[in-house]
Amino acid sequence: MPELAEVETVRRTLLPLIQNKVIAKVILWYPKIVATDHTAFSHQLVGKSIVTIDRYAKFLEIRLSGHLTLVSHLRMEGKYRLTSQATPKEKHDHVEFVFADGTALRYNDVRKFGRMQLVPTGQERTLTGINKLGPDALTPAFTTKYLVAALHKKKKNIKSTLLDQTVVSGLGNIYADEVLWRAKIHPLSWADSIPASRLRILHDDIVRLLKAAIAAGGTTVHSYLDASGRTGGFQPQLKVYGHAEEPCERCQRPLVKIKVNARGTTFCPHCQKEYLCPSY
DNA sequence: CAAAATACCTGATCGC
DNA sequence: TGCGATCAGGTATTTT
Repeated sequence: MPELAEVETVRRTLLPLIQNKVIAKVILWYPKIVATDHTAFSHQLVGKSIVTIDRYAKFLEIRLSGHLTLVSHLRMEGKYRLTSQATPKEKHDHVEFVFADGTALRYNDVRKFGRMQLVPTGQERTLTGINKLGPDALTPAFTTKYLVAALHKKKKNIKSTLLDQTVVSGLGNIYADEVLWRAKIHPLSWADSIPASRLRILHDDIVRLLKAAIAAGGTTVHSYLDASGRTGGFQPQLKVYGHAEEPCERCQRPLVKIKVNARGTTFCPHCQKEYLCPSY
């Protein structure tokens, strides 16, 4: 599932494939992917060119001429790829942007969870979802001081808190488990009970982990592919996700998989410390 | 208001 | 072989 590192990899691989191309036509095979009025969406895009692509958290911001931005979230399995207009539609292709040169950008999404919409550039932060995001984990605003203050306000476990995009944005289920293992924090620890000294380590591990994952081109667990069709290269560096019941790399005791707020969570009960609520 | 639960989706997997 | 049930999970929405 695309998290910050995968979305960043998509951004980097997609940009050279579509930069400066001019949109001639938009086809919506499954219109629900577009969150706003479908007719206006298609009409506004015709004649616009791709200027660049930015990213905030897990959102792609495709900058277009005419001060427009296509905000796109891949959710679970969204993918972009460049084809020719004549290439037959594949089973889960839902949106097509046909370019003036005869190539086409296809949006494919098995589960149809992804969403995109068009907004005037500069108004992205007014959209539902983006408007309440906490700082992107790889921006300067995400400091240790911020993390300590933010977690102090949360009355829930650390695993759920790291997945809460209003606290810090960019982490998903894979990297949340990975970073808690690296920082030696039990996923059921109370967010407001973890000492600041440990949160400094957690903060540094989040930044290091995401940078390492980007350097490796992201992680492919189920079906993630970047815009050039490549799988990620970070899988060998995963320590817990997908390794339930295998020995922990640090202590050799078996990793355990549990459910935390309906999310699969794998961790080492021996070397990840559980910080409990002080009132107990 | 914060936190928890549910809905949205389809494919893979499992038990019978 | 086939079929129903279960699981996977990011976020919007609903409920508590």
